[in-house]
Amino acid sequence: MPGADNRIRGLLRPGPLQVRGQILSQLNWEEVNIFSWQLLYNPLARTPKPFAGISFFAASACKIVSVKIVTRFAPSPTGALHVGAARTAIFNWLFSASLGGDFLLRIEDTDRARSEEKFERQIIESLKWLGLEWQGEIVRQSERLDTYGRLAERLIDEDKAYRCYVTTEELGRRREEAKEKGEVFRYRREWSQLGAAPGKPYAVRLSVPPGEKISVEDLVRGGIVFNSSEIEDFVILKADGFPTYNFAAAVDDAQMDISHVIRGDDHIINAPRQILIAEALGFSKPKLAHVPMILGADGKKLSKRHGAESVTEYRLRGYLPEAVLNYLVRLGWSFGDQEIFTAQELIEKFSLKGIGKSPSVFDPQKFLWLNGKYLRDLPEESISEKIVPLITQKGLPRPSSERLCKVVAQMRERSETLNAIVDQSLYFFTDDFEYDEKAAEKFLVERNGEIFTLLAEELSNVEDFSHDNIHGGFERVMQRTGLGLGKIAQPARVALTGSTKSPGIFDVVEILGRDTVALRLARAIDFISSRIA
RNA sequence: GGCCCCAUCGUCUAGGGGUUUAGGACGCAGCCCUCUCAAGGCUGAAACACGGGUUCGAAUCCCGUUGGGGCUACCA
Repeated sequence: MPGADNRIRGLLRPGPLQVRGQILSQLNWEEVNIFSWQLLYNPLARTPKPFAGISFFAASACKIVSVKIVTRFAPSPTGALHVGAARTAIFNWLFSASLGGDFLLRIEDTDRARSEEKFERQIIESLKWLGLEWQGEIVRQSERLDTYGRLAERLIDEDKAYRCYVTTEELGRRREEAKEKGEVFRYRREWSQLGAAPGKPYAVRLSVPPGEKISVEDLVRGGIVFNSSEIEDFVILKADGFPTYNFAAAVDDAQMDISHVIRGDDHIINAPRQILIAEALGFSKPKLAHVPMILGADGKKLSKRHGAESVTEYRLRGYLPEAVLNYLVRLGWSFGDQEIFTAQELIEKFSLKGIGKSPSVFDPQKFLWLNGKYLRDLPEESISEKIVPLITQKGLPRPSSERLCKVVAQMRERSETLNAIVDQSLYFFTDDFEYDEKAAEKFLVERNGEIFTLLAEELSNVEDFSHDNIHGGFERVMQRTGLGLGKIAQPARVALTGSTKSPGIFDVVEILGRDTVALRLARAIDFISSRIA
């Protein structure tokens, strides 16, 4: 979008800056200039104090000058959506959403050997689950082969590209040789006729003029300059007629009117190649922002090819989409000291300025904590809803929603994931549970048999089976035995839940209900006598 | 090897020449609460990679060193 800055500058003048009828600031000339510059989304420009809410300002100003922001997420369907890719999707989505632009989805399925439709479905499912909505139709590169072929032909006609007949085996050999000699092998045009023969399959390579400076204006890291001599005549169209990544990406970004590309650092090396392609074609070039990568605990790139974890996997483990979104966006991006953001807040507060330059290590512990935090904030009903399928999956009957809500109210404070809630509360949904071995050994002992008998008796006398009345029942057992609550509650806990860990004992008793409690106390008494015998 | 990127507590990060005895969060430790486990509250330990500059003054700017990472495909 050439000239956008001038258009903005033309429309922004010193004086009151009004947005939605509100005077937000009095601009002087210096501010107008800084502001105009910032509207080009250069996060390196410092935000002057009055412009704390830059993305809000920028969004408004974008509307004024109708600069269309278009971002895209362009995964290759060669695996599930892994967290690193998900994060770049989130950044792109937020960037366009914060500026009132469009966010598009493009499937880069040009690797015929590795692309699979099921992965595409899985990626789409994950994006929807995260709440990342895209605009318009999904673009599939495999459906645009004609376009790439035509454009490659055009470049050949214009002598900006040429056919290469050398086989990959031959190239591999040459690279080996060069390496052994400590040299760097770069394919150059003079080899283009090697092995040429009519009808023989060929790839198309771009002629890269050596000795030229290619500068990349990166919105996160600033200017990076490459020397074209370091770039070989790379392939743009493979022998099978499919485009290479760089060619397809450069062509599509231009034809889809992508204004900003936010992607992983590992693509920084591709930037000069895509610029070369766009220039050869006379196409527009999107603004680039390379975000640092996500590393594993070992400091190595977190990648799906290294078996990294996918969004799907986290969903299956009982993570909430809000938490995944929040955790991933905070990995490499920050807004002061704030840790928790709603999606709406992110849209308001996101800007490229907050993206750091150094790679981030994925921390499963903090992720888990954040998920727990979200779990505690969610209404009980909506957690219950999400949990029902997890319960029925275990072959248990669907519990009443009243009981489920009570269980959730108790368990969400002690669990970090949906799955953990279910796993730790099975005794609420089935009588078929084992006593924890150590717990039974310590608490299901002879002297406690009497306590259980008394407790059963007192609880059977409780009329309204509610928390406070149950408490009263326990009090009476305490009086009759002269024991403290701990001496009674803990054995009872084991009898009722099989474990030494549970919500408060009165809550457990209330939720289980009169009959179940009686049953389980009797079972514990039986267990004790069978043990003694 | 070549090219490129990066460098604040173990981890995510704030900070962008003086406001800093470097702030917050996870994790860790202790205390409080307490029928267990959690949750919650409070307290604590914990970092500017190193060396040179520039400057009255450097975590902050510059250079170098070291360390880490990425790319180096007819993968994306």
